[in-house]
Amino acid sequence: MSGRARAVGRAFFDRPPEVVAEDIIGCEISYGGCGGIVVEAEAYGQRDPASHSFRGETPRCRSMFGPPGTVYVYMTYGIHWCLNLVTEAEGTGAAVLIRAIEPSHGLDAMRERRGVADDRLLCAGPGRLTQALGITGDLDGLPLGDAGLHVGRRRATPEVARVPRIGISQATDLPWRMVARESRFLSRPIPRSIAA
DNA sequence: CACAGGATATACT
DNA sequence: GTATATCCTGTGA
Repeated sequence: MSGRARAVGRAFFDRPPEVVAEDIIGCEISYGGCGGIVVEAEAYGQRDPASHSFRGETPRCRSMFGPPGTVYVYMTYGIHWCLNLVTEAEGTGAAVLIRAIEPSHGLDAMRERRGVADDRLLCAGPGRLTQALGITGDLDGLPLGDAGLHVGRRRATPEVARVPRIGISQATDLPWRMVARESRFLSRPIPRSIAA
């Protein structure tokens, strides 16, 4: 790599989740010497039935209501950690779920934690990505920087497709899953009906 | 390729 | 008790 990109500005997260989700595609995210380029992210809003924040604050989603740039890490299906970054404004309950990154550095450590042969499966999914980076609920509620997370500015503008989100049954019509069109590191391919 | 099932925390009925 | 912002493994077409 040609060095770490300068971090995104403080105002980067002070925007609606669907805007941040689109703009974070192509940014490099790093943690503990490992990381990669974000190729897939989903937006979750307060008035969004699919969002944990929809029915208000609970112990699990408390950090979703923190200031933009707060880390929200929750456990799903009792097994996997999922990494989110709070957006928009404090108290709004909006966040972006990081669903997949294209590994760019720290490959050996990530391979060791994941134990898979194919590098394309290292970080292709929200649970896989946190396992690869070694991210757990310890980071929940911390400001991005205090958590040791780094989000670098884009070095190039990727072509982004907006498609329906994955694994939800509410608000399935909202195209709030953002994916890098040309990426081979997505958790799931772009739906054929949208590939156009 | 398409399922089915298991692991099992958290929230809701 | 049931569903979920998931992943892995096994079975069968």
